[in-house]
Amino acid sequence: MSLSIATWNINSVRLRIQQVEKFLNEYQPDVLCLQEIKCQNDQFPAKAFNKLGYEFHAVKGQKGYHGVATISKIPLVDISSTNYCNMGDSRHISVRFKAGGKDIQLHNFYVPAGGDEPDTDKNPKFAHKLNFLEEMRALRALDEKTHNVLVGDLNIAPHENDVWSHKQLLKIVSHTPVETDALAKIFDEGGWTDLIRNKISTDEKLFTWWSYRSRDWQQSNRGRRLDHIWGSPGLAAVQSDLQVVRETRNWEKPSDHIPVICTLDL
DNA sequence: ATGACGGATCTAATCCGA
Repeated sequence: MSLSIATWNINSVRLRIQQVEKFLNEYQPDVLCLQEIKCQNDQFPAKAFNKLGYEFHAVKGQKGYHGVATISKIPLVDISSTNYCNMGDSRHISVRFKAGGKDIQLHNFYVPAGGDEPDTDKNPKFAHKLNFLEEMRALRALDEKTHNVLVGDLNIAPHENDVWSHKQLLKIVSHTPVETDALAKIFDEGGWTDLIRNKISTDEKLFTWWSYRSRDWQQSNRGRRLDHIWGSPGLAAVQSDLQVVRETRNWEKPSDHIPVICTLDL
C-alpha cells in the first residue's frame, strides 16, 4: 500500500482552516502533521477534518502560541506528548499506526525558533533551543520492529543549499554551526535518513519558508528549509515520492511555511 | 540580513515569530 505523510507549519489552524481543507482535498495525504496551530485543544476545528475523512486526531494545543496536531485517515494509537525542557509549551506529539504491515511511530515537532541572538548567555530563547535539541538526541529511527518517522518545523536549515546565502546566514539563528551541528548529532546518533533530501539533492537549493517581510517572496527568494521529514533507512528504501507544495505560499493570507509530502510504498 | 509583515490576545498595544 501507499502511505503519504504531510507536514505543514500552518501559523494558526483556525485562521487558515479553509486553506487546510483545500490542501487536503487537492493532495489527499493519509496523515497531516501541523505545527503552530495556535489554539487550545477544545478550539481545534475537529469537525472540518472529520468531514473530509480525517477522523483521527492527536492534538497538543495551548493558548495563543505554538501547538501541534497530527490528523489522519488511519486509526492512531498510543498518542503521547513529551514535555521537552519541562516548559509545558506543546511542541511535540507522537502517534502510532499500522500501514502495509509495518508499525510506524510518527513524531511531530515544533522546535523553538531561538530568538535573534545566537548567544546562550544573552539570549535565553537560544539556550532553550539548544537544550531542546539536546533532549531530542534520545530519539531513534528504528527500535525493535517499529519504524519511526520524525517531521516538523525544526527551525534549522542544515545544509548550505537549505538557505539563500550560506555565508550571509552563518551567524543568523537557524543556520549557525552550533545549531546545524546539534541537528547533525541527533540525525547521526538516531540513525535517521532525510526523506526530503533523499529525493531532492543537496546540490539543489530548497526552501520551505519565506519571510512575510519581503514585498515579493518569489522575486527575492530569500528562503530557508526549516521543515523536515526524517525516517528509518528502511523507509528511505521504499520512498516513492516527495512533494514540496509551493503553491500554497501564493494563496490569500498564506502561512509563511509551505507543506511537504512524503510518499512510501509499504 | 532583509525589509518593515502578520498571528493571538480580556480590541490596544504588546509579545512573538525566524
